[in-house]
Amino acid sequence: MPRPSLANDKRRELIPVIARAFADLWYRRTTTAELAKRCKVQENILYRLWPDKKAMFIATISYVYELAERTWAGLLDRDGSGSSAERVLDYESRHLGEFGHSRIIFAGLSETDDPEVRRALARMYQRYQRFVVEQVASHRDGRSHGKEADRALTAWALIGLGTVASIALEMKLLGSRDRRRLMKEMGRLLLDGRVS
Amino acid sequence: MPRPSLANDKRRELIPVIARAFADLWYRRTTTAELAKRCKVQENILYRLWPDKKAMFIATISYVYELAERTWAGLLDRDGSGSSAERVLDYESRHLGEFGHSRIIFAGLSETDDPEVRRALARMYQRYQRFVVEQVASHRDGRSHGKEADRALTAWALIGLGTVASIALEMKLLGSRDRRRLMKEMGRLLLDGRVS
DNA sequence: AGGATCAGTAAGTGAACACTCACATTATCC
DNA sequence: GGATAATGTGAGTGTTCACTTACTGATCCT
Repeated sequence: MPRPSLANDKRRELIPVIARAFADLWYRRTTTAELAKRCKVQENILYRLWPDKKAMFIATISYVYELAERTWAGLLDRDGSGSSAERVLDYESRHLGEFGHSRIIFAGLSETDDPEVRRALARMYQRYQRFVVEQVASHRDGRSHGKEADRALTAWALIGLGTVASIALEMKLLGSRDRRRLMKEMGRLLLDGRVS
Repeated sequence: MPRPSLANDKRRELIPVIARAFADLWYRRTTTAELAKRCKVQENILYRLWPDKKAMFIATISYVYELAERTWAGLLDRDGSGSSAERVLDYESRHLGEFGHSRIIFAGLSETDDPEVRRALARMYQRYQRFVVEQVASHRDGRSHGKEADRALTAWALIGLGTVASIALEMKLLGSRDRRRLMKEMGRLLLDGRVS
């Protein structure tokens, strides 16, 4: 019998390093040589763990999303002031882009011609939107409302808010103070959304 | 004396073709060979008009934004129902992404390491935001309001709305009906934004 | 007409980079 | 201990692609 494969452990060990590289260098400038260097292994070892660069990237997409979801779950468990939606919003307004989450997504967006990348991104967005819908629902629950804005649409709008905040951050168009106000004030407006 | 250069005319003539290519193929897959083919010229002619591929891309960023602004200006001149902001919003809800505007911007986003590309994109976003601020202001003008939401933030949120709608379109996550509702309903909510 | 530069053609060139091959070494289980 | 397959090393390789060079022909000005 041969020695048992540790490939899964190795993948788990390397993916954060790979994610960091994609976040730092986007897709094009993240060469496989650079990945190998950062992982402190030879290139062909990466190719034993994933079939190609694209697969490494797709693995990264799942990784960063799950990382974010775990973080949010942590916030929801803990007690705190405001609805859980408000807590997530507040958290995001302060930590937005800390890990490079959005950089990876933007990098992915310009690879959407590739059907696999597109599928991976679409799946991620779907989960993301569903998560936000739940937050919107639980936030509005119990509050009296006339006619509330559609929850699915509200969720998309909130995601858009985070997206534009990331872009403005990336472009240095908003200082951290304004970025935070953007998330909080506009987020509140959308969360409480009442249609006339 | 030599013959006068027609380079400027040529640039103006080719840039829409180049923009189309970047919108179709993003940045990476838009090879200079492909650009030459679509423009029906040899590669080195492109290099006589622009110093490098990056410059061609930067030129398309300005081009697509100015195209959009001209379109909106046309809407504002014409009479129609609703405030001018509502008309722009309505127009965008129906024509979003028609030209590939957002694809070019997303392509640019993943080239933001390059200082020139970043500057070009940042300039574009600034003009865009200022334009939207004006629309918000003129929309709210004359309407009675308690405390209105900050106009600059509202403008950013509206831009985010358009962005997420483009992404959802790109990913085929929203049908055209929902996309339109997203823009109209959430757009209205933000435009009318009242903070408590 | 003639000089000067612009416009166009065709064939490269050099570098970057995703991906691979051949081979040595190590660990695991019988 | 030895069979087996994992892990590691290092040097390719073939292709793609941004960008260039060398040249011919067209057009404008004095």
